[in-house]
Amino acid sequence: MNVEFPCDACPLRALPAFRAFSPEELAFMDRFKQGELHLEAGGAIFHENTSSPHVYTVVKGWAFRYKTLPDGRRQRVVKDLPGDLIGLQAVLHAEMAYGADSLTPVLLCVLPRTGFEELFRSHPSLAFDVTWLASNEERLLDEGLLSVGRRTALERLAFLLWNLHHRARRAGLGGDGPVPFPLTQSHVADTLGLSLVHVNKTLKRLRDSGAVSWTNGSLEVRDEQRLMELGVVSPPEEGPRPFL
Amino acid sequence: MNVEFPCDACPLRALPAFRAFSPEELAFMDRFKQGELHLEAGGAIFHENTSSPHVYTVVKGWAFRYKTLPDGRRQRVVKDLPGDLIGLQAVLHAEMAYGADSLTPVLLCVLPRTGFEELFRSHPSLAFDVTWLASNEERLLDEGLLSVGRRTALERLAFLLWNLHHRARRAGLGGDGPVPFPLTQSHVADTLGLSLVHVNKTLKRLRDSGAVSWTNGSLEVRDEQRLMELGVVSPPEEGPRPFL
DNA sequence: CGCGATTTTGAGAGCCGTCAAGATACGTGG
DNA sequence: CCACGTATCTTGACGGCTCTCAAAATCGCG
Repeated sequence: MNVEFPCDACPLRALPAFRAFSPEELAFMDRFKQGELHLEAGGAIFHENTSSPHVYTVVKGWAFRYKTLPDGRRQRVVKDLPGDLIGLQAVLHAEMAYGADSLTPVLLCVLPRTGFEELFRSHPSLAFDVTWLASNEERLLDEGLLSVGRRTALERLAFLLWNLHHRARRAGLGGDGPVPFPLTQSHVADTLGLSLVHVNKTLKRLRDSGAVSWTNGSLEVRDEQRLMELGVVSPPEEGPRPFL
Repeated sequence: MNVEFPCDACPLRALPAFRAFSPEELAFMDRFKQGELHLEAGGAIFHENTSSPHVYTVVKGWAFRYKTLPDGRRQRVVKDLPGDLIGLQAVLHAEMAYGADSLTPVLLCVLPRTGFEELFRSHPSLAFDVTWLASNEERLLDEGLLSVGRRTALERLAFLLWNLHHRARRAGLGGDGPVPFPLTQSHVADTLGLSLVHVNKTLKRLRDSGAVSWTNGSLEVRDEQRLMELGVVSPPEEGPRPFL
């Protein structure tokens, strides 16, 4: 296939956070993979309430899923980082109930939605991985609901920053130093169910606490203990995870 | 097996909302099924942050998943009705990040978590169903996040009542008349991210609008059009769905 | 240097939370 | 059948967190 990254050269393979494939699985995925999609920052990946012939694995960059109400109110739902699968709903339902767009330039691995039946038939272990990814996203959504429903603005913000920092690290970004953090405060507001103005004021309080510093699109955690307390974070499961 | 409902007598099979099994699938599920669990109303099904050897399909009754913060704030996450699968996370992760309890007396179909590997190996079509269920729950969570993040109290309440009414109908409850509705206002508050008092006051406004009547544990939709407008509901996908 | 996007800050309003108390419903025991 | 206790529902008063409106400051970039 004429792609920049055949699966055995996939940059995600190298990361310890992801489970290793058997040679046979790797060969299958190489056939399954249909192409690559490069997008600019701020581009649409899916529109809301449409169907898509493709499912994507994020290889590089940051993307965001969202839902909107008819009058334009927007709620961002899940942040997708390298290794995450976008658009699984397209395989199982006629339409996708969410949209997605890119925050940074992204590289997406293109998988045909029609190929999943064969994947399930011939590779149970990969089917299991698909289900793992779906279940993991459910877990993120549970946390998001808990945040928006019950945490205060300061807690929400602390939780979000900690969580994204943690996930970005696992996805191989940033080494030990600050992590690249391409969100605007408006994105954060859409994620937390807050207004832009209030995010800004809350962020000021959080900065004054000395737990984090977030400037110029990069995020540094100065006092992780304190940040976790402020965000009422419960430590997550570690260990390798799958991706497609 | 010594159970009240072998799979071919499962009361859910009779409902048009669920997809039919092949005889072979049915035979497999009959072997897979490990037993039945009857619980009183208000009983715990799972505790938060524990592991479970079982996964359950709700056959009769209503159950609720929830998450809590250390200081006791609680957010209810997904309502589980007949046909829904509870505890899939137990198959894929070491611990479940949510708890679940029953609202009414429930009958649960018990599936061993260790059996899912074989299910994926021998029955790709059922594995697909498992993934469908996971993806469907993600869809419910997306809607929940949109509600709690962006809808006003009145909109949230209208949306919730419409949604539960719709799902209860599909699960075969209530015929054309009022639907049994075993929630307390406190449950609703925990679901919507509101306080009990505010739910009560909002409910009064909603009742005054004439769209719904909710008394004595039963819910009647008087003006569906109006209720959908108030809740900013987008019509859902119809058609048969799977269950295990 | 100038323009748009983003961030910051202030003022005022309103939705919703907390506190408190009473009313109603329901199951239990006398 | 009535008394009583508990759970649930209802209502009012008050306060605060967060929203909206508005405008200025800063940043990124051509």
